[in-house]
Amino acid sequence: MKSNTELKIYNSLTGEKETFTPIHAGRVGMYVCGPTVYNDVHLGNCRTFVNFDVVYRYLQYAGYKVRYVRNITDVGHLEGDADTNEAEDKLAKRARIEQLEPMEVASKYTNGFHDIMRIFNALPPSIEPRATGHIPEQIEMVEEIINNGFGYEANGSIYFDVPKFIQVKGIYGNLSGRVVEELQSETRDNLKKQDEKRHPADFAIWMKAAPEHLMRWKSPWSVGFPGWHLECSAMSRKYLGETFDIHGGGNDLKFPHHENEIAQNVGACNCGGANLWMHANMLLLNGKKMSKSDGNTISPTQLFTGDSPHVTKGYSPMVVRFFMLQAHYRSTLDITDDALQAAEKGYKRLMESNKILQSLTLKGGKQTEIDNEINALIDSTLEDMSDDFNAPRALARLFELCTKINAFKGGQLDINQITEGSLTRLKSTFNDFIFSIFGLQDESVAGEGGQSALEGVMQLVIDLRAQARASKDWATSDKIRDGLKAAGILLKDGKEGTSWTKE
RNA sequence: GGUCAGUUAGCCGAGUGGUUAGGCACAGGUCUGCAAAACCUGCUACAGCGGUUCGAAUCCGCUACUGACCUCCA
Repeated sequence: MKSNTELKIYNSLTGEKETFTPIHAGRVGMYVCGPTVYNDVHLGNCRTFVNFDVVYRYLQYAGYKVRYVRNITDVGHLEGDADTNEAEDKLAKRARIEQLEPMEVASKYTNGFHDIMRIFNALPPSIEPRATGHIPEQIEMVEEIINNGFGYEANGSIYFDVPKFIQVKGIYGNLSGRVVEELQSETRDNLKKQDEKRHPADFAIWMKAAPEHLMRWKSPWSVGFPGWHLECSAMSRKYLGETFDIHGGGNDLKFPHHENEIAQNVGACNCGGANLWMHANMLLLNGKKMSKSDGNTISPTQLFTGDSPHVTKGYSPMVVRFFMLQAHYRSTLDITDDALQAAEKGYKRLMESNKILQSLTLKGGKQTEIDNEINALIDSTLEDMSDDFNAPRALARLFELCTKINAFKGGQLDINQITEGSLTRLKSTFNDFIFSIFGLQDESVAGEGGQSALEGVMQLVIDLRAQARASKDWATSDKIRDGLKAAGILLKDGKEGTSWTKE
C-alpha cells in the first residue's frame, strides 16, 4: 500500500460508505457487468467502464492483487416484452436483421467494443467470460435453484419463484429497494399476458426456444437458452467464488438485473455473491438521458470525429476520458460541447504541467512552507482516491500542484524551497496519478520513432528563430511561429528559452 | 402513479454544520518586440419557503423542477 489511508467505498447494498476489507488480505475479486454485444457500444456504457477502470487501477496502485472479471453477454438478453411471444433475443434479432449467424454478430460487436475500450485506454479485465461459453454452468445453477425449491417449470421454461424466495429468505429487494407487493399491483393490468409465470415478479432462468429461435442448447427441460440475469450469477461464482468482494455495473442495472442476480446466487448456493455493490451513474447529453429515438445520442466515434450536431468539433479520446474523471462516478455527468471544450483545455494544462515537472531539477533544496504545502497536497490526493474513488477531488489537488509546478518553472516560486525528496515524491506521484491511476495518455507525444527526429528538427527551427529574434527580425520570427501554429505546433517563449508543444 | 437520486456561481462540476474545491470562460495586472503560455488579483454560488442550531449550501419538513428506475438499457 502506498497510501496509509484506509479505503472507503460506498456500498449500494447498505447505502453507506464502508471501510473496504477484502475477503482475502491483499486480494480483491471484482465483477463488473459487461456489454450485451448486439450493437455498437454505447457512450454511457463507456463511462461505466472507464469509471471501473479507474477503480481497478487504483486498487492495484494501492497494492491489491485484483482479479477483475467483466463478462460479454451474447445470449439471453431479451428485447421487448419478455413475458409474451413478442420477446426476442437481442442478438438473435440483430442476426436476423443483418443476416448473420448470432455468433458473427457477437464477434463483430465484441471486437468493436474492445477497440473502443483500447482507444479509451481501459485496461482489459483479467477474465472476460462469455455467456454462451458457460451454458453448462448456467444449467447447473438452474438445477440447484430448482432443487432448493426456488424454481418451477412451465412449458419447458424455468422461472424463479420470487414470492417463495421472499417467504424463505426475505431479502428480495434489499439492493433496489423494491417491494414486491407494489410490483404486483403495478403490473396487474398485464397479468393476462403472463400465462406461464405464477407471479409477475418471477423471472425466467431458462427459456424454451421457439422453433425459429436461432440460439438453442439442450437442457433437462427443453431445447432453449438461459435467462438474462443468470450468466452473471454463474460466471461470477465460477471465477470469483460463492462470495467475493465487489460487484459493479451501471445504475440502471440495479433493478431488475442485479436484484435477480442476488436472488439466483442465494437461491442456488445460499451465498449472496458480492459483499459490496458499486453502481456508476448515468451519462447525460445536454441534460437528458441519451435516447436514439429522440436523436439525443452520440457515439464514441462521433464524439472523436465531431460528426454530430451535438458537438462543434471532435474531441480526442483522452479529453473524453479526462472529462469523465472530472465527475464522481456516483453522480450523473452532463456531456455538452462547452463542458468538453473546458475539459480539453484542462487536460492539456495537466499534461503540460507534468512534462514541466519531470524536467525540473534543484540543487540544495530545503524544507519550507512550500515544501509542506506540496506534501500536504500529495497526501490529500491519495486520501481523495481512498474516499470512494473521488477522482474529481484528486484531480483538483493535482491542478493546485500544477500551479506550483508552473510557478517553479516560471520563477515565481523558487524550486529550492522544497527538498530533493519532496521533488522526487511529487514527480512519481504526479506521474502515477495521471498515467497509472487515471489512465490518461499523452496525446501530444508522437508515435514511436518519429519523436526524436521531430525533436531535432524543432531544436533547429527554434535556434533559427532565436537568431532572427536576436537581430530583431520580427518578420522571420513571426513567420516561423505562425507557420508552426498552422502545422499544429505551439511555441512558448519563456525566460529560459523557447519550448514547444503539439496543439 | 410508485420508488430513489439530484437542484451549487456564465458553463461543467467537488464538498464539509462555522475556513478559497478545481477546470473552463470573463476582467485587471506581471512578463514579452508583439502574441501565446505561465504567474498574481478579481468575479465568491449553493432552487423556493419554513424549521433545528450560537451558526446551514451542508440536518429536518413542505413546494417546485430535473433525472433515473419500475419495461430493453451502463
